[in-house]
Amino acid sequence: MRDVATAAGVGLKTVSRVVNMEQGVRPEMQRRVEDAIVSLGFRRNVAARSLRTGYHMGSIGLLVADLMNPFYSSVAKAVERVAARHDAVIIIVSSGENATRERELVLNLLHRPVDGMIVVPAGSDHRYLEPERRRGAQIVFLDRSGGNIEADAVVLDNFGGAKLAVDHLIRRGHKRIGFVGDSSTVQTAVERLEGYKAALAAAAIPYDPALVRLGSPAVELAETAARQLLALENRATAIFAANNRQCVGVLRAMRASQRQVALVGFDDFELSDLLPIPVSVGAFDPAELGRAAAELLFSRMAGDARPPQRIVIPTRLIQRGSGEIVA
Amino acid sequence: MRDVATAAGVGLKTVSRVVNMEQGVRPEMQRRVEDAIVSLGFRRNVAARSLRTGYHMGSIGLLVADLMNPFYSSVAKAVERVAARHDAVIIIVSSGENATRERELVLNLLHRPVDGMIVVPAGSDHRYLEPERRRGAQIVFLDRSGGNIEADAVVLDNFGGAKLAVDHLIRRGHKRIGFVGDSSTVQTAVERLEGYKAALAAAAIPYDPALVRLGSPAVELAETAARQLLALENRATAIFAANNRQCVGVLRAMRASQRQVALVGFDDFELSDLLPIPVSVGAFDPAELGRAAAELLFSRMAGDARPPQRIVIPTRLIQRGSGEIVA
DNA sequence: TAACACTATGACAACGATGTCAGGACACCT
DNA sequence: AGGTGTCCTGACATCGTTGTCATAGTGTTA
Repeated sequence: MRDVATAAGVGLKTVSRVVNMEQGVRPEMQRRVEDAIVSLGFRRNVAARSLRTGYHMGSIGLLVADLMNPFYSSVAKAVERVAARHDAVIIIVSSGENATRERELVLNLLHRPVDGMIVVPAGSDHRYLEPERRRGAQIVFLDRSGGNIEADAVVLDNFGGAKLAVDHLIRRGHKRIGFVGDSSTVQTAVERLEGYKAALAAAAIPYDPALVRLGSPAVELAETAARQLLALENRATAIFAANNRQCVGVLRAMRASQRQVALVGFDDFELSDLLPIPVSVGAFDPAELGRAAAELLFSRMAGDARPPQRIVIPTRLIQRGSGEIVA
Repeated sequence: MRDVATAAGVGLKTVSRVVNMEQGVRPEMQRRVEDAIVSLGFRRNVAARSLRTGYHMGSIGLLVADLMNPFYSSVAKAVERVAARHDAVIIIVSSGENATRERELVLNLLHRPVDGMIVVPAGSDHRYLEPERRRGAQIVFLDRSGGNIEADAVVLDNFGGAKLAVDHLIRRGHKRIGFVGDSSTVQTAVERLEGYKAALAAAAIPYDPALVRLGSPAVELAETAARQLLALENRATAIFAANNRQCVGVLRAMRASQRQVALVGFDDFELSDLLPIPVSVGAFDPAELGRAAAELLFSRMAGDARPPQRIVIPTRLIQRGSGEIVA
């Protein structure tokens, strides 16, 4: 900027004014400065600017569990779209469901600084964010709410969606319904399990822990879990897979063990309708989740001081026929 | 940091020394400073630091075409993994294949600043990067090489992979082979088309432009294109889909039009093996692409001054049977 | 013409950190 | 004791930008 000022033969501040489109610069000055900017290829340094203005980096942080899960890709894309409308970029990091890494990364981003953060919690205790929030950090939780903290969260109707899905299986006559889900440290897994239990209870089907396999975050682990369910003596005739990774794992297990059972997933996935037996799912719009979180975050950053919001994205059932396979 | 210094009763510089683990600080001083840091919850401001040190933000930019394409998700994940090893985070933006937006975003990131950039080019002229590079910006192109610029690039063997795929179809007796690909402004699409042509030529099969449908970047467009190929009077008995989006589009077209033709894709995708007719593909490891680009970038940032490198990731054929359907 | 209002401009400090450098404390040597 | 070297420490300038404020210049009014 100093170079531009010299080249244009004006003061530093005048260049700053032109760059920031402040008013009160004579057209001729403006033209001289603009020419110098173009010929020197000058661009304002965002870091230095933010240092002076008290943090407005035009960047927001996004912490997800796993970038490659299409659920998070959709979320990221939606968040990016909202951010772009506000001339901001997103810094994406992934926790791998590790609470320590979550904390490390969130604090790292907050102190870069970023203007705000959207966080998919990996841990269950977010008291470490209180000091940050007192200093003005804006944080919106996504998919799961934060632990021990009153903060904005945009979540799914996990209970309702899971209940819908399991109800569907029960209506088709299934009584031995397996559950393959994330570890019980993951809030959404717990809520989906509750939905599963509620559906069973409503139909007076006893809850059998042998049919429940938690702790399968990845496709391979879910496949193993599903194979076990399919190999049980009194085996499952249907399986509810609590997220898209687990659903793929169950599909692989069915192929590997040559046993078709009814399958309903949670979170739709590409090609689910083109499979030999199309998969029914408890569905929702992941982009809407990301969009809502981003809108809320930008609204907070613009000064919205309402009490913490909890936005619930609805889920619905997409019937494709896989629930109709009977034992 | 000033607050920490006051709280610990030491000078500003001593705090800086402790934070940066410089040597030559008495243990007692160190403890006092560390206590103050903990009790105040201090964290160094990355932006301010970078201002002084001449840019070391611990962040690299990644520009892709579309975050939701699993190809780019894999790349992003691999890049993130390498970055994490270097204590860096990645700022991800997407161009939507728009050259103007590419330029705007790349310059925006370079001036935040970021320490380096990995760019999937949308445009074909990258002379605008020359001034940036003279100022020390490190840029590695990914998937496609930059235009009018001598720079590092990590690309696929598009020609070879496409030829393998089409050869496979030809060996199964196909002579009317459709091509569904990106617009001819996309370098990879052109190279894959060349591979397609070369395979035809090697088998003395005449090239029929009516079988070639370019300009289908998204699933829906590819589906439309494929439906046209399937509806031709002298219709295609096989289709080569030049990327994973287009392959899914062709699958949808086949389902919608109830016509099975042999299909080979380029870039493997999840569930490709679980479809009613498993899809053969020209495959490669997208993570390897991202990893190689990131490693090269970090090596450049560390001072590697070799002449511009061009790294080619090999492709291979995964036969799953879809190529065996005969007209 | 003097007084005043208003506009355009630039000098300067400051944001939070680090590089440079001078100087104080201490040990060791002659 | 005086000189020398080593080790720690903090004052200060600085990175690129913007906020504050003083000042010069212009036009308007009495």
